[in-house]
Amino acid sequence: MTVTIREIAKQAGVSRGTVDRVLNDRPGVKPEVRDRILSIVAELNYVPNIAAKALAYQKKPLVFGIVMPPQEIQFFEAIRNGIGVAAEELKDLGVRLEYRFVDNKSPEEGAAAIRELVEAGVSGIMFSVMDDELIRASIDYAAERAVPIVTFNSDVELSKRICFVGQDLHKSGMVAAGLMNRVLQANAKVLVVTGNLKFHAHRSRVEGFKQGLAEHGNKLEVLQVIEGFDRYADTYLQLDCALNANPDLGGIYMATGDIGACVDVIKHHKQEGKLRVVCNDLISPAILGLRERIIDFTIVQNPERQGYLSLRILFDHVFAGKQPESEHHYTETHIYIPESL
Amino acid sequence: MTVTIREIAKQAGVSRGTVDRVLNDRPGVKPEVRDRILSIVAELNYVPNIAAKALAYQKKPLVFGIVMPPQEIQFFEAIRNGIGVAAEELKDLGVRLEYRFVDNKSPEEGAAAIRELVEAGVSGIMFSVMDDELIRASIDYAAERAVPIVTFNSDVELSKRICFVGQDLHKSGMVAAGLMNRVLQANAKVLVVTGNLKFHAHRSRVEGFKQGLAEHGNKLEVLQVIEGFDRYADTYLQLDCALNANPDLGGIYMATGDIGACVDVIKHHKQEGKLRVVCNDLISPAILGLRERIIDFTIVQNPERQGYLSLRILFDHVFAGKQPESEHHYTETHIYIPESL
DNA sequence: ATGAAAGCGCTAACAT
DNA sequence: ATGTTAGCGCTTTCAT
Repeated sequence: MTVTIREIAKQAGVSRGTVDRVLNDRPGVKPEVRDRILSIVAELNYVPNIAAKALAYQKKPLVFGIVMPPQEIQFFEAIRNGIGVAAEELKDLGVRLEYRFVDNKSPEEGAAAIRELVEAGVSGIMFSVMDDELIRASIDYAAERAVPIVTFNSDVELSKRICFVGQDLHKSGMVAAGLMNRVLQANAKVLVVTGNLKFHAHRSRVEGFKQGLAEHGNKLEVLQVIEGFDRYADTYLQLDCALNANPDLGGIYMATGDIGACVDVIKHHKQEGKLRVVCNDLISPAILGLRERIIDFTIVQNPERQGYLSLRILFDHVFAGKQPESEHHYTETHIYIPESL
Repeated sequence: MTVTIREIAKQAGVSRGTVDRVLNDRPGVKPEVRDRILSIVAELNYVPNIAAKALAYQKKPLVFGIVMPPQEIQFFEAIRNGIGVAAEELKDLGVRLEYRFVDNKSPEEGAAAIRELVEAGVSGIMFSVMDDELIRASIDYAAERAVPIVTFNSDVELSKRICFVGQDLHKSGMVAAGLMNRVLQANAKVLVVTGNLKFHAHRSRVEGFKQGLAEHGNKLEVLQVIEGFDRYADTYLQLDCALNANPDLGGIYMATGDIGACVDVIKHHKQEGKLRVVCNDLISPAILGLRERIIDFTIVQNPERQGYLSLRILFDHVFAGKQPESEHHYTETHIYIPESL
């Protein structure tokens, strides 16, 4: 049978109120009583009933804070949708959300947002802005006040967040290599475009790609790794130059950066369909490129799921005391071609 | 503010019991009172609180029946996992499951299982066995008794099920064609293997494949559509024969049927890695084939999600009165290569 | 430090 | 036909 607080109380010879205090780490219980109750809880394998808890919370709903870049950033749209799905499921369980949209270039804003939310008494925070010392300090500040934080999409490493939910960048590079290996002949030449190799996140995909090629016996040759700094002009100029220099180019892997620039260069060189192109994410230039048959594949790591899971993990942690299964939760890697859209 | 039954009762000048009767279509309410209450419900945009409902149901938990092929069938493992995830989420909301594993070749067993579950008083049924007249009659029988049925993985067309959750077979054929078009040269020759062209389900993938080729300007030639009848021997013999007859073959699309047979024929002909091979699902022979680099791609339509969504749709229907968004709910189509496993 | 009791929104058994 | 009331399991306030 399901074991309830009432049952625990009876066995321990105390009232339900006391059991509740113990279960929720509230003060005012003699240590020996607390221990006795805890041992009974463990023995009987007590698990709180979510519905009952939720109902009791209706008076004072739990609030979760969400700190992320502004609405305009298209990439985050899918993530927001996923958050919305989870929020819908959790609505009746007494959960409310509090959004803070902050500039993803300025750590100050993000750090301040976290502190504000903690002061405001939120029960947990989802965070995705950037990895920075200031942010790390804020996360630890929250952690000290027992406010759990889940980072999503981009991690803040070495911080006291309970979990990161996002993509496995190295793996997406490996998959890109796998695709290139299947669509290009042996000895074909490829270009890799990334943002800035100083950033760990940007390097990961490139490293994954190279490892993927190596595991296939390095049948393809990487001519050059272009740093486009996520800017259209830099990317365009360098790609243009590289295409001029290598008329026998086989393919381009757009690991990070401006996909529009890549598409435009290919059009300018009238190489539509002649080069194999692999990029990431389902953002509009990628979708257009796929439809125009300029891009062959785009690799996606389920951003909707990232949003959904982050909130769900936070909820399960706060409400059911569940620890995340692992510190890193990677969403599945999927390959899209125009037919699969 | 959240509007509750109490509020409705006050506005209608009746008791909460009466409102509850109306809301749950139970008899014993004067028509005019019922109408008055319903109009207030609509006006105030009343939505029942799931947590409260769930709590009240703890005494007599809702039971959902699940009718599917036996545990041994590997393909269904992922679906069962998905059902498990949903069940876990719904456990505290007062939901229990009642499984009936039946032979997927015999409609009698499936039809009987449905009737038994209805008699036993389940609140909804998930069904996946086969499309048959006997089954259809049982589904309609359940529907008449207000027991909603969701079919999953394989539909029972023209029946009174509230929704089908599964793959879009035509689309998976289209995607297969898209892949072949990307990995093969123009004018390459391909074979298609299916189970039995008499079955609508088996035909769909083949038709999708042909349409996909057509939309690319028919650059590839389909030499033959082999019917393997899902048997190893038939598939092996015909493929073996076709490979002998066509030394210049470019690729094989295993739309339906025994993947192991295909892999073995390729090994026998020492064509590992020389033919491009696309198949479906993440079952063990496909995974092995991918790892051995004999199969290039396998197309998957998220069976885990099929299980999860079927139960969730049923629950939302029964518990929150939600209608499925559409009669067919297709899960996403994904492409796997060994690197993405 | 602990117990008792009210209440979260809904259902269902029992009264009228 | 309709009203009343006792739970469902947990939290929280108010007594003690």
